[in-house]
Amino acid sequence: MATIKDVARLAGVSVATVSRVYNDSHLVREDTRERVRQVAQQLGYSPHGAARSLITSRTHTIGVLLPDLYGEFFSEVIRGIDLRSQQEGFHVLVSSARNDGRSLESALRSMRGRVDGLIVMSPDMDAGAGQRGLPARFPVVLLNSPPSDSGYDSLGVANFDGAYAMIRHLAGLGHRRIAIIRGAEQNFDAAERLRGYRAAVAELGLEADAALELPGDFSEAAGHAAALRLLALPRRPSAVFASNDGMAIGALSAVREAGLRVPEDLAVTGFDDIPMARYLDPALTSVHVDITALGASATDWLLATLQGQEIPGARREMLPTTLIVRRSCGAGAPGPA
Amino acid sequence: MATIKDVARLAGVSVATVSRVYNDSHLVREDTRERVRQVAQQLGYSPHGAARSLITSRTHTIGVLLPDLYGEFFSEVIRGIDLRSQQEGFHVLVSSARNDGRSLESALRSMRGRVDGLIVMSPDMDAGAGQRGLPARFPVVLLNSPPSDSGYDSLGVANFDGAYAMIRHLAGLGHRRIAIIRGAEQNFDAAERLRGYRAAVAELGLEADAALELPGDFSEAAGHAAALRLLALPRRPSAVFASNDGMAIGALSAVREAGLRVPEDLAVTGFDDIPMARYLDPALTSVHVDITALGASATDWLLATLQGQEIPGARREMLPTTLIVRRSCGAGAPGPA
DNA sequence: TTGTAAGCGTTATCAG
DNA sequence: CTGATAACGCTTACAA
Repeated sequence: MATIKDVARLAGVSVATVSRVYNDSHLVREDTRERVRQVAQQLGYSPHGAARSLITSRTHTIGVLLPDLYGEFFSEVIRGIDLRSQQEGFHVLVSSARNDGRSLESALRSMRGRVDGLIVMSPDMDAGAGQRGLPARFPVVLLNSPPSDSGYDSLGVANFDGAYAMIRHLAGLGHRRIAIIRGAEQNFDAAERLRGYRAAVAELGLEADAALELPGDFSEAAGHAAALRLLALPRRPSAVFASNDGMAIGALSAVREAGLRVPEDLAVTGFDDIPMARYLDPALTSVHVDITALGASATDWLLATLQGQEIPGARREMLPTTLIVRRSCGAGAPGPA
Repeated sequence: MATIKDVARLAGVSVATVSRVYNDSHLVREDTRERVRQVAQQLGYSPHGAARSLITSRTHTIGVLLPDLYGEFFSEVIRGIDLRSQQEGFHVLVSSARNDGRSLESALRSMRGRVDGLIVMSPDMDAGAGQRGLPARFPVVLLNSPPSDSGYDSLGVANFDGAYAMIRHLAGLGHRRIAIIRGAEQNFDAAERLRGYRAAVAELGLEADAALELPGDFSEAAGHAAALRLLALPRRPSAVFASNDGMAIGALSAVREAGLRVPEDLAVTGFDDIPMARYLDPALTSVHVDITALGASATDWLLATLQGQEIPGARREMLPTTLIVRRSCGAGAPGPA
């Protein structure tokens, strides 16, 4: 692989000049620049990233730490991050890591000298421990994380509001007995959605009943199992709010198997509004979340910090959601919206 | 940030010794090693990746180039890559890039000195151009790519076989007039699935009719539109094979809207077997593909090449698929399998 | 077993 | 405008 020296020699200039050409300094005569470019092209030269970042102490790379590289949510977030990073000429180094202190710390150590900043997604309630592994005053943006005193910027989804809006909508349709299928126990998003559900139930005077809060883990299988339990209840609810669309899909299939109809016998709604939600039978009422935008915003924040435009001030922001009404709640238009 | 010098000074040894500790050379006395580790810990030191790779000329990072960071397929592939990489102590640098020569080349240039090898997913039929941008004798594994004379290892899915098996299965159920919803025009996987369909139709003596080959692009919307066109045909087919599950889902919803039943009026099948396929109504018959394994295998190949265990010899391998029979084709068990 | 010192490929700081 | 040359943080002969 050709180095800057090879180019310099062949172009009859010093390495400094070649370097200047690549950092488009104005201090290079046009014909010199042209000659260098030509030689570089011919040699297939391009600057060595590691060498560059060694001296500049900037890698032009952002690290992304995720709890697990699984599912549509993750993929959309990464997409948003990649899109924005690429626009700004940054690379993306991804890594999954359980969120306990140790593995987070080791992931971080191995990233030292490789990234300029970090986007850390730590949806676990007890992730505070993990965050302590982070080096002090290292640029970090937290994603979907519980509030902490870490002093880091934090970005998430307005889970509480979204869930609240959904329950209010169902109440508006006349439902008084509404169940929820919860997300993973330790998951912060899930906890917020549950909180939104409970707040709505309390404030709107709906039936509060512990039997209506079923455990789940965001998987289709969990939604299926939970719905079966609901249908077996002595006093069956008239509606169920699944904490994500995957579980809602599982619930839909369970209701069908039981020979009952959605929404007539049981209204079913979800959260996330994944692309196929509108193609389900019946089309799924859900809370829309713009996940790509979440990733893009996190990237914006991080890059702004890196470029010194922003003082990282433990900002905390929740991306708003939108209620998407379709047939599964009993109020939507018939065809795919 | 502490450097190797700081550690050396505080531990009263030379930088060489510290270095040796971190490369677990046997040439360090146990108590010296211990002292160094302690000081390093105390200083929060960890080796600077860029500096290290500058001298060793190994980055312990693999680059992943994808056409677009979109959808479940991508996320599963990355997952497989990340899992295996992490086991071997490698990092993953991802980047999306259109597959034309220029953007692939620029993505590559900017990765020079940052990655030891590359996994390139270039499903476009005319991606040959792009591959030319790759530096000679750079370790590369191609994913889901059309055959080429690039000399690179290439890994993909047995699309032809999967599609063939599906059509044969439908024929076995008595269908003689079977339609296909095609994937994106330029997509190699889509082309192979189409080829499998055509081969089966020809060899099994099914009705061959250009009107039964509908265009699509892997989206739910495309499947929906294609199914509507099929239903409007003067001579309607009795079954339709969608080139992926997303389009199958769109097709299911279109059939329902038309007031018809699956599989009685039209059998519908897909390809990929995404997790929720079994929860659809009716549960979707599909061709199962282990995408995570695909990513993991690609990583294995690449790492083997990097570690000099394998001579990259333009191997070409197609991961086998499995036919998953459920209700939507008219032959499966009633409940979720 | 440890230390010294020469790079790795860049950029930055000076002189010219 | 251009060229020497000293870093950047680390690994690795070669010496001791």
